[in-house]
Amino acid sequence: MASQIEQQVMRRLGSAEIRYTKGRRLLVQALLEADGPRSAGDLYRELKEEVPLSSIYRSLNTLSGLGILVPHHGPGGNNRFELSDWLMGHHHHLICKSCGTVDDIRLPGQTESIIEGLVGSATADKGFKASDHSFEIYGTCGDCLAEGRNEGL
Amino acid sequence: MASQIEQQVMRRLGSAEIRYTKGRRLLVQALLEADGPRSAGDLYRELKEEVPLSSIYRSLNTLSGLGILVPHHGPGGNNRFELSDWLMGHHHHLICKSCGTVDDIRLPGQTESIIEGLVGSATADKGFKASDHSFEIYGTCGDCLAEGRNEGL
DNA sequence: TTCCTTGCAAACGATTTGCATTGGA
DNA sequence: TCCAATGCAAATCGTTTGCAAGGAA
Repeated sequence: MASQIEQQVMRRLGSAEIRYTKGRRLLVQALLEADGPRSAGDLYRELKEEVPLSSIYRSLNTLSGLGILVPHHGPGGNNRFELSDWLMGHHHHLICKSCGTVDDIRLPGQTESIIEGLVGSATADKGFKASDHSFEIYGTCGDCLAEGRNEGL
Repeated sequence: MASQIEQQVMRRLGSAEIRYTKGRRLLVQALLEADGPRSAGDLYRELKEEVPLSSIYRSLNTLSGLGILVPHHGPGGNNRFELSDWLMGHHHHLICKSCGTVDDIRLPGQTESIIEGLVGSATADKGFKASDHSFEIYGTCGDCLAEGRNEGL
C-alpha cells in the first residue's frame, strides 16, 4: 500500500541502485504527512527517536542528492527538507517570524506564470541562467497573532 | 567623511544609546562595499582578521536587533547579513547554486507592485499577517557558466 | 568615570565522519 | 552473498557565552 508518490521515490532510488531501507521509508513517510519542511531534529522526534540522528542526516543528504528532497534554509540555524516539486507539486512558503513555523501554500497557475515572467525579466541581462525561484512570505501566523506573540515585528 | 548611510546608522545607534565603535564601523563599511549579503566568516576575512569573530557575531546581532542589518538564510550553513532596506533600498537576490555567491538585484517599481499584490492575495484567507517577502532566483552565475561548473543543475 | 564593548577561551548545538556491524537486493 | 547502509561515538563547524580588561561618551 505504498502511495503513488512513494512508488516514484522507489523507482528513482532503484534506477540509482540505492536501497529503500526502513529508515528511508519512515523518513519519506514522515515528510509526506508534513505540511511544510522539516529539520533533521524534527524528523528525529517525529519518528520517536527510533532512527538515529546520524542516519537521518545521511538519508537526508542522499535523498537530496537524488533530487527527491530539497533543502530549505530558514531562520533558526537548522536546515529543513521537503519532498521535491516533481513529487509534491510546486509551492511556496508562509514563514512565521515569531514561532518559525513554515507552511506550504499553492498559488493559482496564472500567478505562477506572472512569477515566471518576473524571473525572466530580472535575469535577462545578467548572464545568469535561472533554474528555479523561491517566493516566501514572512509575517505572523494566526496562532501567534491570537497569542499576541507578534511584538516588535 | 562618513557616508550618508553611515550617518543614518550612527543616528539609529545614538537613539538607542549604543556606541558606534571601531569594530562596528569597520563592519558597516565592509557591508556598504559588498554587493550582496556577507557571513561572519566572510567579514572576518574581509577585515583581515583584525576584528575577532566573537566581536563580529556580537555586533551582527546587536545591529540586527536595531533593524540596521537583516539576516539572510541561504545554503552553506552560515548566516549572511546585509544592510536593511531602509538604508540600502529594497532589493532581491540572484543566488548561484554552484558557487553560492549571492548578488543583489533591483526590480522596477512596477514589478514590485505586482509582487506586493501577490503577497496580499496569497495571504488573504489564511489568517496570516504578512510583513515582508523574499523573492529569490536560483541558478548558475555567469562565472560558473563560463567555467562549466553548472553540471547536474 | 561609568558602563558598554572587546578579546580570549571555553561551551554549545547542529551536522559530519570513522569504523565495525547489520541488512537489503 | 556482497556491498550499501546503519549505529555509535568522536570529530568538526558555525555560533554563543563568561569573565576580566579596555575604550567611548
